[in-house]
Amino acid sequence: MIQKKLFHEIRKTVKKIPRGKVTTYGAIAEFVGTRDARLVGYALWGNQDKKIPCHRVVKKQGFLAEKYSLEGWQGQKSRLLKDGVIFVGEKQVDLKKHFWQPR
DNA sequence: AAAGTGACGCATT
DNA sequence: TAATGCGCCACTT
Repeated sequence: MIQKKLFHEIRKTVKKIPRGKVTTYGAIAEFVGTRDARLVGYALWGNQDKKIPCHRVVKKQGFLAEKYSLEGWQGQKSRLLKDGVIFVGEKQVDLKKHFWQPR
């Protein structure tokens, strides 16, 4: 159901996030050509495409999306830990070690 | 067809 | 320091 360019770019970009890395909504938004970070989250929301590792997308300070669908930040955290991502606190990842620049 | 809604981020008040 | 506004896209009602 992907046809709109921005959504396509967003999802395609998220799919490319390597295991053990995370990126931010803002970074992706900027990468696809918009300042609207909400668009990034919205592109993933309701789709939950298994090909898309949405759990590797966090807020700019490394915090997980509080409105993450279904499992919430806890489920997201589990998957990140499985990826080898180091956490700082309950819902914040170590961005300086795992940040991935969209490309 | 128009307005409302939605996983954020940054600037301004 | 906290609160609010704008940014600006696609989708739903």
